[in-house]
Amino acid sequence: MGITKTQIFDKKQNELAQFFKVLGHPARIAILQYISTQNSCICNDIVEEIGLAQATISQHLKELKSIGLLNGEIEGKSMCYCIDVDRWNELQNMLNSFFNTTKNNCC
Amino acid sequence: MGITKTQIFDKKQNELAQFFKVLGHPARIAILQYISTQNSCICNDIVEEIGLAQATISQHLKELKSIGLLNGEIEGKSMCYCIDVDRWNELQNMLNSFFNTTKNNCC
DNA sequence: TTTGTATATTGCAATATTACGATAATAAAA
DNA sequence: TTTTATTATCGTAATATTGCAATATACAAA
Repeated sequence: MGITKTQIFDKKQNELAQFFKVLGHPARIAILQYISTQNSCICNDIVEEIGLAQATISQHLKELKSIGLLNGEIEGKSMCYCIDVDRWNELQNMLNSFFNTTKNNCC
Repeated sequence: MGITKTQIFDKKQNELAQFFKVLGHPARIAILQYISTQNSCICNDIVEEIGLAQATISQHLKELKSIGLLNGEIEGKSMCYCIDVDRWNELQNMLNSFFNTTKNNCC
């Protein structure tokens, strides 16, 4: 039906999946990589770098913000987007924890 | 337009995003976790454990296979699905490499 | 061969996602 | 104040995803 049955999974599973899902788009990967190479992080620079419409980039930024990976600060008439390093490390740990506790094989 | 503009991103970015995307569904997280706790990995057991229709589980298994995370072997009249540990580690490394090279902050 | 069991595939309906133009909102500059 | 620049939001179209019933396939057992 196009709707994910989140209710049959536990909170951790849904959270982890949501996190993976947000990272599951090349534009969002590219945005994060670009921000990490810049000193300024100005939104408009991102739009020009990535090559998608401004409205589209704005939506992708919103999704990255939704999992706490980006912070946006007003800087004059622009927005300065930065990676939240604490959250970044937290998510990396969550993810490694998933990989480390799940890798057991059976055959 | 609902269609991702993969052509404006490089191969690595698309690959990484695709990998994240496949993990971005709670059913697929749950399937991987369940398999890792079992000695048998029989497909039908997965269907009963997760609580989605057999056709739906079959599709999720197909996606997990598409990124090499699962191997399926015929075992009598059943299928035995197992995590491919080498691929599993490879993906964990790719992912950590992304996290480690992108975490730089600017503000 | 027929029956039963297990899994994959097909077809479809409902919903989600992606993308963008248009427009609104905000704030600096003229 | 008016203009300009920057970003967010709305509305909409196209496509993708999720989920399931029905069916197909494969194979073992009777």
